[in-house]
Amino acid sequence: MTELKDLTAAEWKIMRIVWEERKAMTREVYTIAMERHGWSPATVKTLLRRIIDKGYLSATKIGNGFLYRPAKSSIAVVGGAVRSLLDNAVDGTGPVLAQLVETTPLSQKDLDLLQNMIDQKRKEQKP
Amino acid sequence: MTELKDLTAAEWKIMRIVWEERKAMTREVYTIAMERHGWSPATVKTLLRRIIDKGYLSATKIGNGFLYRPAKSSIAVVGGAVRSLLDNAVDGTGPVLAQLVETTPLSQKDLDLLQNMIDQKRKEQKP
DNA sequence: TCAGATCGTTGACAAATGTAGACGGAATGA
DNA sequence: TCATTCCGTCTACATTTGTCAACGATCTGA
Repeated sequence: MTELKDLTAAEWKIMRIVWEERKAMTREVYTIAMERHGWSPATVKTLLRRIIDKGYLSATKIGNGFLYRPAKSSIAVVGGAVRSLLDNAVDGTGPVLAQLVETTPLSQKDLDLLQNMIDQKRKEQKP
Repeated sequence: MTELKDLTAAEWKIMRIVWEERKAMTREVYTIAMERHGWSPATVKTLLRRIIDKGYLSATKIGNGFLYRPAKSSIAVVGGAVRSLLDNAVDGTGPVLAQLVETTPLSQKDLDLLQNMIDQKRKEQKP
């Protein structure tokens, strides 16, 4: 588990695009980033390079340019980032998690998923 | 809801100290920050000032210096920060939340709390 | 084969962040 | 009352981040 440098705000926005697209050439990324954030192609290219350096994207040469893919799933990366934020929750992680569940719109399926996790943790804890 | 600028990594560390202490004079903060991060008093003073400017701390003059207090609870601030991170979770917030619950050590009480939230949300959703 | 469109790389620069010294004023113990 | 200590403010400066233009290499349609 190589030590990953944190993503910056702008880099997150780019990552989100690549996660959504699952894989994308520079052009695709900057077209979307243009609409979504008004960034110039040059800006996007710089961000892509920096993200590559940080190891969150991998690139494969295809013809002229590169095809980018996420090097890690969004769940893993977001989860990790959230986890380190949670360390700042002085009153404990539980309350924050609860508050999050409370204020997040969740589908039936999501609720079931959560329910399962909780049941499971109870079992681990009991005996 | 005034638009709060985000805290930076170093600022989070200071906030954490004040949240833990509930209220603290500059001296207390930088003593702890010294042990914990090796920061000089000057550094801490700068950070405190910047955090005040951002509105996450309030200060009351006491004798020579200031008494700092959190302007917002850690739950609220951490919760808010987590929420905006979650927007990057392309596969939906539910899975990330579930993965968090799964991998976080939670007390019996925490689990009950979570359970309540879930039950409540189910009720809201059903009818 | 050649002109135009694209690409990646390099260089740049302002703003934000991390880190801290120095200084003048206030508190305090002798 | 005076020296010491501590405080807040000001200033500084290196690094990181946000933004982008320009340039030479490369692809592609005619």
